[in-house]
Amino acid sequence: MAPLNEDQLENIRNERKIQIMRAALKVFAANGFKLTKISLIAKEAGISHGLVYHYFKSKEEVLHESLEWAMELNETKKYLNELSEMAISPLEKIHNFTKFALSSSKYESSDIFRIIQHLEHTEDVPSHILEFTKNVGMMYVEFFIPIFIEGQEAGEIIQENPEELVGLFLTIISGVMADDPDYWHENMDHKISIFLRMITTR
Amino acid sequence: MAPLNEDQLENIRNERKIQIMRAALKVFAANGFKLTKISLIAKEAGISHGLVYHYFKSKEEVLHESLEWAMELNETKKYLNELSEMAISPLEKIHNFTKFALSSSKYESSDIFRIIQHLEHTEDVPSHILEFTKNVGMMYVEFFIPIFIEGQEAGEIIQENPEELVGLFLTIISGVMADDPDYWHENMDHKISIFLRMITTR
Amino acid sequence: MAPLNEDQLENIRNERKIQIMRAALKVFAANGFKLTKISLIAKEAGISHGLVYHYFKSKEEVLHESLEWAMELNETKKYLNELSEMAISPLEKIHNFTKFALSSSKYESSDIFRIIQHLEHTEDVPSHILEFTKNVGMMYVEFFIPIFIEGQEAGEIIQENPEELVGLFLTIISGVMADDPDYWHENMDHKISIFLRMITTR
Amino acid sequence: MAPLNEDQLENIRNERKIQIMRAALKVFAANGFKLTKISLIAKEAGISHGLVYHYFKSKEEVLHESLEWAMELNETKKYLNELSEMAISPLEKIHNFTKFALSSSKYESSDIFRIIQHLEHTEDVPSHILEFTKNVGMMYVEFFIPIFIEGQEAGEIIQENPEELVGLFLTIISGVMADDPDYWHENMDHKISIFLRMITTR
DNA sequence: CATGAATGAGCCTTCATTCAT
DNA sequence: TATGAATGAAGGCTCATTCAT
Repeated sequence: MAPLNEDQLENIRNERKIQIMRAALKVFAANGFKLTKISLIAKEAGISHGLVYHYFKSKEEVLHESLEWAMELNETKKYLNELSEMAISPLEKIHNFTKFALSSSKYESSDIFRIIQHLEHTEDVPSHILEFTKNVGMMYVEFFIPIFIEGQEAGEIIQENPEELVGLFLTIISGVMADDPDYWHENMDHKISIFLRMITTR
Repeated sequence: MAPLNEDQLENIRNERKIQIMRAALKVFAANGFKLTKISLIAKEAGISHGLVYHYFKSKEEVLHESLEWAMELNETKKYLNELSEMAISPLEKIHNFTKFALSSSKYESSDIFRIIQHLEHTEDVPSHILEFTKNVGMMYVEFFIPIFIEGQEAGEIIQENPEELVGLFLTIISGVMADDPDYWHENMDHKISIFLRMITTR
Repeated sequence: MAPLNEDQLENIRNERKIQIMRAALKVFAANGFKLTKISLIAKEAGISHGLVYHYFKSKEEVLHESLEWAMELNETKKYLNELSEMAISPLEKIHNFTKFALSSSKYESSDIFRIIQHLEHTEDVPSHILEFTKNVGMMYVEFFIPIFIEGQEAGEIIQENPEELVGLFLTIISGVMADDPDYWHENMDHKISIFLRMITTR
Repeated sequence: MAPLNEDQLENIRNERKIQIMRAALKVFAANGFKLTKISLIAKEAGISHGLVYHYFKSKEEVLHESLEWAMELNETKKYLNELSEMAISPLEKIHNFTKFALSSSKYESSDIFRIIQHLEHTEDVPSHILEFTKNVGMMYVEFFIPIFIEGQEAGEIIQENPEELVGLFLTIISGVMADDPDYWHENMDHKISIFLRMITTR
């Protein structure tokens, strides 16, 4: 019989890669890079460990490609774009984002967050991955600074150095996300409101 | 030379254990349980890795005993006691504590925090250690609830469910501690002030 | 289009096998058995690695059949036949052969040589392959003994036990072939002449 | 009880390293670098595979250090020195050397030869090892050129470019050593005499 | 008590081989 | 017949743990 045609193969390849990357993001997020066993990713993806190496040439590359895929595809980016165009106040945007960030695992987004957390506390991260993490961090900072400024102009946000404020905000968010995402699920809006009091005028 | 008497031997033994545990706390805090190599603890303690096994029967026991020792000895407990008797307002106490928590490694205290963070995100933690972590968490909660209530009575702290407030406060603190302790060093008081706005009245 | 008839199919099948075997000989010669990857043979043959297993049931069989094919087909045998009928002196025949042996890869012949070299230094070679190598060796010995005797009778070759002489000659040739075929390309005739002084009368 | 004193430890370490390197030379010589399993070296040395990594940080380093040790210690070097001072004719020196080279495994020397043979036919040899092999080859060339010239002046050796002659001689020797050292054991002197006819005058 | 030599389980990675299409 | 996806055995290397000295 004739072999599969190219489209079919391409499809399978992509399916599999995505399947693996999805699993990888989950497992990396839970365990960090070093403690993540390829065998676990494979199990999570429902395949043999050998197959992982059919699609990626090393554990490191699984990580890298998974991160890139997740960012590209990225729900977060899309979300940020949508968010910036919503007709709501800056503070509401911030609230909305916080909620998004803390409602883990709905999308891969929070996995990325957690993975980057891990990486930032890890030695010997390969430079191309390190760079990746920096870029992601930068993206958030750059996204929020104008919003914070706007919020300050609108009188919603306290008059402190906006960069410092954004830094503080994101530091705490990311610390908290890496920590216990479950904690937030209950009563989320209320908790977030309290949390955001730290930057609001009243 | 006369042989050492039993007390002296006991002392040496204890010195050594403490030496090891101190090192262990530091290294566990930095790397988590699994990624911590016995050899690193030994190096940090300035002894050979074999010796660790004279004092502890496994890596797990090193962790467990180190945690217990740290809590017993505990700077944190002492510190909390002192804190509760200081003649300062509840809010100032909270500020003071936050500062203490974030000024890492001055005491073993923050190591404990970070270790517990790690453990809480780890699977297969042996039950006796898990229990330990719960107790520590509880201790903080119980310590802070009265202070928060006092603060509410004094009008310094917002009128929300004190347990919820304490929970939120500690969750964030611990998330942030596990994240990037260095971030806070600069301009610490100012950052903490902003952070605490989330619970203060205006 | 009409389907291919059986002969044609058979032909295609044979073409493919030959294509693979030719590639296999080359790659085996370059790397030895164990270090030769099926994927490399496939790439060299311009086919997928899976296809190799349609024609051969294992790597070992690829080796075996390739060797047999090469011997059957055999350029070497043909060459030896031609050689024996050339109207040149025994010594010239030997010179000619040496040249043939050292001018690698023109024919598959030198590949066989090199492969057999490899095999002789390898443990756990399956007996049917081992036997094969012995036969090949034997063939050469039997071919050259009469020529050496003739050379002795003609006074061109020194009066030593011809079997010993042939053994020495072939041992060195094969050692040298396995070693560095490139070395000989430059100035080949001259080098060979010197080399052959070892058996010539003057 | 007190731990071993430094000398004792140093001794054990050295013993073991030598034990491993000796085994390594043997196994590398037999199989080449890639096909040599650390576990085989360990077995040959009568130790566990893990221990190898106590003394060397990688397979590559086992090879490198083993080669360096063998050259340093080196029987060959010593032998060459002695040889150059013997009161025998240049040709006799060459004969003597050939004999030495082919009486394998008496010393590690022939292992080195064989290993270097392997390496020269291998891709991706790390540069520091490659350099090593070059140096060794150079050593022989430089040692023999004056002897060949002397032999030519004494009328024992044919008047050909000495470098070419030495090159040919060493190429064949090394090819042959790598090939079948056993072949030569029987009747060695006689075989060597014939072989050397290739460079001798009549 | 103290050292570090020694062991072996376990993880990453490669590659022969099988199999669905 | 042809492809390449999929599997799993095996080998390099690390590290917790044991043990002789």
